[in-house]
Amino acid sequence: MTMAKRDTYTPESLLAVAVAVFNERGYDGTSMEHLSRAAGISKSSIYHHVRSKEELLRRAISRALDGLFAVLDEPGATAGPAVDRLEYVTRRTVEVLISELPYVTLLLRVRGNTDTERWAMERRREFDHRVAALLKQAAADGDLRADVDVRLATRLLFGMINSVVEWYRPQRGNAATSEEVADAVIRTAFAGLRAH
Amino acid sequence: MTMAKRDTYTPESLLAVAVAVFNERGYDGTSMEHLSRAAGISKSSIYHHVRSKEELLRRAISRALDGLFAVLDEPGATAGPAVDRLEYVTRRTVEVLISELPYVTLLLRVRGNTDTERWAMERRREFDHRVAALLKQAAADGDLRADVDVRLATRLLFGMINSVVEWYRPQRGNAATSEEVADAVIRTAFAGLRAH
DNA sequence: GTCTATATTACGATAGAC
DNA sequence: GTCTATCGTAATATAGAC
Repeated sequence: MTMAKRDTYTPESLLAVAVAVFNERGYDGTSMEHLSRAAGISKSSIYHHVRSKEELLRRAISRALDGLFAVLDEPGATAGPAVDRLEYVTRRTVEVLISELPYVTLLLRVRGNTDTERWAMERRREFDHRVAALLKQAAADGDLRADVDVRLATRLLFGMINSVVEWYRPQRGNAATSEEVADAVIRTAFAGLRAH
Repeated sequence: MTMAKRDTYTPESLLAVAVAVFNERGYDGTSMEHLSRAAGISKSSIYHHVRSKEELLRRAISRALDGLFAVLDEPGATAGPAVDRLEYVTRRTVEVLISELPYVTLLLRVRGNTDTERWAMERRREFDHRVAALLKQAAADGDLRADVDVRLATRLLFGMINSVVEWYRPQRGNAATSEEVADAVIRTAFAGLRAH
């Protein structure tokens, strides 16, 4: 144990509180008053730590994007047959979704109303395109079924992966671990729900 | 051709405009000023047609829920082996998602900030539970793979289905039809992406 | 059915004391 | 680092003329 009491906020710890409220009420549905109540300090005190409400959004989204893009540089994502790299990226993306859950949740919900949000959407599209390229190569290798369009398949794969932020909740008694969820996603997406 | 000129708004036609803006900017990110500009009439004129901003949300969500629940009463959803009924409901849900795209999109994005939104979330959960029961029965029949938890499988199936509202856009040149998308969802979800 | 004008409240952000 | 007080703006909604 350390002697640290942590009664005061750092930009980091305040961000965690803010992101939780953003995810519960939506970014636009959250006022600085809501944040101040959740953090237990006054509105103006928040401005001591961050410049604006939008800065909180930008920091959160940055963190989410850093986590996701890092996956694409891992060895498992850069070497081997495309279909194996695709499975690897799928697994690791699910794991990052879960380890950075609140931040990625926020990223996946931005609507593009501000510069920050449009920047987030653009970088997200970039990530999607990188994964789409893997699907395209895997299809060219004959490793993906031929009767589903590759672009459609990409959408559906991301639909399944990204849905994790809509329902995964940590620390519930019997909640699945990050690995179990990743396993289930990979089995379902690549082998299907139906019994052999 | 009819003689109807339709220069004035009905609650219906105004709703269509409003829902489009809600989906683009988010409900909380949309002001009555935004709506008035999109509709080409003044803010106060909107209040001639509807009582409040929230009434527009309620009407839209109602329409989405009606479409979804109707699927569960169709013959294909009420007779036969559970796995077949599940496939049928999956197909029809995708079709309703597409035929009522803007309304269902709005439904799937509510966060629970108002009574209307909480009611929407509750009814949506009800729909999910009805479909989850089909998965449970299909699993008991041995028609679904045994190595993925049924609750997890339900989440992933809905993740894939619901993601349609995030990317499907009608009338783009080579856009897939409703049936093609439903086919792809069923193939991917039940048989998997991987080549035989 | 639509408008202009306005009431009233809520919002993001700042000033300045302690 | 936190507070109270407040500024300026933008929000939902209403009043009442045409």
